[in-house]
Amino acid sequence: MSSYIDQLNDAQKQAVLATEGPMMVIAGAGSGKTRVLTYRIAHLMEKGVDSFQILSLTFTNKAAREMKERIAKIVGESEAKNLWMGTFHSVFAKILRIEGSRLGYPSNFTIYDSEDSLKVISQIIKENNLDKEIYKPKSVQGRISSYKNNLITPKAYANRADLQENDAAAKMPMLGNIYKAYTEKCFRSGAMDFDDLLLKTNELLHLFPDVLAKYQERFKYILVDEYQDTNHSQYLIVKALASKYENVCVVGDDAQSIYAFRGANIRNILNFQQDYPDAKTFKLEQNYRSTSNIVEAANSIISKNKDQLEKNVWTSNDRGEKIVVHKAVSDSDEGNYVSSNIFELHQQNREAWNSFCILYRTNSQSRAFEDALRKRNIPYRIYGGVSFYQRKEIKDLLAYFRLAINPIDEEAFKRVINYPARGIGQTTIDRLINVANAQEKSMWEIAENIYLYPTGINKPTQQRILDFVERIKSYSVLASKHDAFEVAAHIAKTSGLIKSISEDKTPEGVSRYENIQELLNGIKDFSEQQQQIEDGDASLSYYLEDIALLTDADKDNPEDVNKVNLMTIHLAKGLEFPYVYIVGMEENLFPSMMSMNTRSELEEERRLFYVALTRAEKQAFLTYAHVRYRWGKLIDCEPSRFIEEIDEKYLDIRVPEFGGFYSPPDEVRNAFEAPKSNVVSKGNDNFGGRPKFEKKTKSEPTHRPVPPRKHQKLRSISDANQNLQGVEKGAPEDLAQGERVIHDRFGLGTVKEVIGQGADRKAVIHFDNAGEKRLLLKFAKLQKARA
DNA sequence: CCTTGAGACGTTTTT
DNA sequence: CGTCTCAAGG
Repeated sequence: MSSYIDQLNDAQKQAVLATEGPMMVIAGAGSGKTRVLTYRIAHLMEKGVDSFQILSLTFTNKAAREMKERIAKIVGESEAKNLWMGTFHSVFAKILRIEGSRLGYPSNFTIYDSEDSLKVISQIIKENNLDKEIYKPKSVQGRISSYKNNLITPKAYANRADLQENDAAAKMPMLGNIYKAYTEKCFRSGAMDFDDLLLKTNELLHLFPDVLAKYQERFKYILVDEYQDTNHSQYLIVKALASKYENVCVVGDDAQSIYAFRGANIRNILNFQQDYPDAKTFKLEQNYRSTSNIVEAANSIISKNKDQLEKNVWTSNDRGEKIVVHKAVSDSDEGNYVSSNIFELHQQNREAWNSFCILYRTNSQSRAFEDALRKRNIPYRIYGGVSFYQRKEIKDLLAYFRLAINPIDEEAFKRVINYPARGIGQTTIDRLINVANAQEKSMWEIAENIYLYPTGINKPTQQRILDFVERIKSYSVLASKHDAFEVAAHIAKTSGLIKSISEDKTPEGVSRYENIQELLNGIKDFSEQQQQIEDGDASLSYYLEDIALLTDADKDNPEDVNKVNLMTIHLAKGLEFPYVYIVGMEENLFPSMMSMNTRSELEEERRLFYVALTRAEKQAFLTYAHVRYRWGKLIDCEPSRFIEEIDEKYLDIRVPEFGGFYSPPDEVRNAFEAPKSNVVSKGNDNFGGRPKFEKKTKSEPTHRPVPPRKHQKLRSISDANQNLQGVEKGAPEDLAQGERVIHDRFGLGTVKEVIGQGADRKAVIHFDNAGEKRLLLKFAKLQKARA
């Protein structure tokens, strides 16, 4: 038996060695789950199972890639490369490209992201003259998505009186019609949304027994990671594929189920035991990751949940430091506390920057931390947020690529038919849409044969449409012959997109231009990499497939190795860091205001907190703010109930007399005191009173004298300081080089240069925090600052 | 037909 | 606060 097996504890060993038949591994946080999966696959292959016959479904593509690398180290590169590993979405997208023609889809179908699908839904609502205040596109999208994830097609919906009543009760009796129209529109565009990738896979396996048989034979061994976060649609796919050989191993932890909001179903774990009554179950309960203080604190939290499987996570690790609880004055003070804390640990203990992770509930919280880290020159990396691929200019260029690959892709078509402007306006586009709807064809087909249809579009415009069609066709030809980079560069240049962006000299325009360059560089890397790989695919169409299903955790940039990590708790799943800061520990933020209506929602928030805390190896910090900016307003905050739920013996509560280690000067603190009318109190009385540790605070006067409010809004302490320096009002006509000015958004800066005359006068200003900007003086509300 | 400005609106979490 | 959408002018 191979030596790596000896590194495992008993439970792990059993889970690795029991290769045949159905089994479930309940793996507590930090219990070596990845190691078990890796060794299990390696062990299968050593036992002689062909790597072609192993399918391993992971939560992110990155997890798949890393696991593959680890397996390659054991069994060798050439063997490992045949493993099928990836997310549900990427694996079944691949299969649908091969088999999708059975369902009437082209093999080059487009994958619509949420933005695309939302646009389709909005358009349908508009076309049917429905009130978008009632039929809110986002909520329609949510309902459709949940139907799809439960395999309820428009046809099935028509037979479900209960669902129809439900939607009617939500004042959306037309939902079924919208759903049907949406499905048809996507189909006519040769497009699948994220949910379709699973739904259509189910249809494929259900309708075509030969296809099912083929993949049952192909995947004799199936492994599913993060099983607690699979939805019904995914559950059925696994069930169908595994039903012949029943060599299916699922790994999960009910305590870490945090995706119920998108259809994940803990019941899948219970169903598993019903579907395979003789399934073996293993529990991995020893935690190797965290200090015993953290493990026990985490246990004390999760024990508050009613819905859970019995499990006893323990560790033999040292007790370690207590969990630090810190109260900050404000959101920006919270940022300062965390960043200076990181800085100190970095200096004193020589901790690498990437030992730290800041976890928050919502993406919008990241800003205060970015500002504070930047101020101290601490390198950081931020995950998620507005993804690079969702920026407008990037999506515009990608739309050209998509059209070249799949010209009936309607969202791409509408996006670029008049961008850059080529004289095809909204009226013309509306006419095309109307005819396309009436003929039940794609807009592309109408455009291609514009003379054949009574569109009412005038001759010159018709010609412009045909020119556009020709342009796309020439791109298609190119795409079939050359690699992604060559095609992409050609399209960027000849479509006029680069020209149009480079004409915009505003800072935003410059950054758009840089983004396009970055995208092209990325495509270049992709092409070169693919050409180096044996049987790699450097085509544009494969590039699109590659990026469509990237998750935020997948992006790996070699420059990002030693940086402080910032991400939402959801993105942190599966990761670990020596020091973890869980910030924004406030009622209505964490737990989220939206998740406190039912017990199950609240329990999911609690599991989320459990996930956050168990990311920490050495020490965890919990911070919350006394007041925080939300929607541009100051809001009073209450500490999160989750802090109270941890037994005090695990905590090191540092709630100073006047909020904060780094007690800011009085004038700053006063500046944060808004007049009463501006303070929206979100106090809650759900769980009776303030957390007990608050009592340690010396009675703070609730009503301090409030200075007249400055009309300038204060975003951070540095803004507050600027404000105190005084502002001289006056027209900036006489701006001179070297002068100090204040901008609403960019803050304090120095004038470098003044260009032009009259209304077009611009100034080049170097802002202390925002860098160099070119501003049109008539727009930028600049004010002179006393130096 | 395209640019510009005011107003409404919104924040969970993501494949 | 920021972004996006819709209406009026060029």
